[in-house]
Amino acid sequence: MGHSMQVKVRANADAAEVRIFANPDVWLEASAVEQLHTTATLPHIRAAVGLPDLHPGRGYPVGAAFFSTGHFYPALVGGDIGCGMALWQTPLKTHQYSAQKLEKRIGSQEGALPEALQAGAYAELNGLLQEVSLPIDASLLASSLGTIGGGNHFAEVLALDHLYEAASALQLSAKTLYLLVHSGSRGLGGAILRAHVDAFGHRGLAANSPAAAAYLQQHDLAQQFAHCNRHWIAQRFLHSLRSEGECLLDVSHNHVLAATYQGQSGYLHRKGATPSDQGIVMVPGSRGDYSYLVRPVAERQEALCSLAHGAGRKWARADCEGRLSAKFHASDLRTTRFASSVVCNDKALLFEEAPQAYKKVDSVVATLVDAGLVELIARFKPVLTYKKGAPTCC
DNA sequence: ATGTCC
Repeated sequence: MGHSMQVKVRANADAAEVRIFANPDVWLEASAVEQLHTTATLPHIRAAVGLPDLHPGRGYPVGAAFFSTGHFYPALVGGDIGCGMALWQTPLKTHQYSAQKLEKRIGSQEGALPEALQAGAYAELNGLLQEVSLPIDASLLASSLGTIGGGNHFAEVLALDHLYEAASALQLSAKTLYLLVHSGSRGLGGAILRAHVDAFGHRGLAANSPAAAAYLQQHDLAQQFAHCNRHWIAQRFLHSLRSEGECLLDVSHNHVLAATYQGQSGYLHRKGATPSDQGIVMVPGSRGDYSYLVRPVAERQEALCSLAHGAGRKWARADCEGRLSAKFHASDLRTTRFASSVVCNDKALLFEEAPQAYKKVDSVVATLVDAGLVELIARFKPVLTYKKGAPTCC
């Protein structure tokens, strides 16, 4: 693994610290670095960290964490409040399931949950919805519960490929399949952000204002809904495989929360940044790359207690089809170098999410290891990546 | 990211 380079690029005029973690092998877009610095100059921001998956976003970079005092920025969290990764262990024997068999069993996982799961799912949703007023119709929440969504969201069946020394404390089976779910709060987080931006724009909210309290209440509900969504996505996949599973982790990478940094109390924003203080986490590569289960080493404040949330995009979505269509037909993108299957009925998404559009996960994970942020537990390879099935209606 | 913006 390459030599680590931790770049402390510069301090801004108002003394916000800016740090980027990236070794020389990591693809790093100049525009992403610029976004990180620009965001760091916002009033009240005290520290900004770019993780090795740093890439440009809509105004604010993704793969970054920001600490502020006195005020916080809902716009910095973005629309997919609570988006995160959940990893499940299944009892299914890897050698008994080809990608083709999995694809046949899983079929389409769009639309309403299977009837067998609905009562439990809707009871949980109703429990969440008490007493918080939301800028969205509750019926939409019910219909989106248990759905993956688009963009970079997925559900993936993985096989354990390698165990590292740090695995010894965990009871990981090398012979069974795992299920990784990456999804968020669907329409809810977006509606919360939209309502907030309509009222307040992109400026920060004073920490003790009524508007801040109202936003945080909705934000916390979106976090719970996103968690609940990943749970029921996992349940519906396991149900289709006539199986069950044990949740090993469920960690959000888009949120803002009260925190302290260098003895100051304030707010920690994570925008595509995985917490390093919530136990073991998964750093997924693209659908054509490995994913790593890692243990955060210790509380590392200079990284704002954050890690890369994945490989990170290398190419903008709009560029992918143009770059790849001369060389690859859409059907070529339905299998990977691991001979894993890709279920995706959306042609544009098939190109946008191609492995070539992502950074090499080894460069990202090597940076985290070399910077002393994590130790490796296990490496997984994809067997089937589910992006989007056939439409359920029309 | 998005019951996706016209």
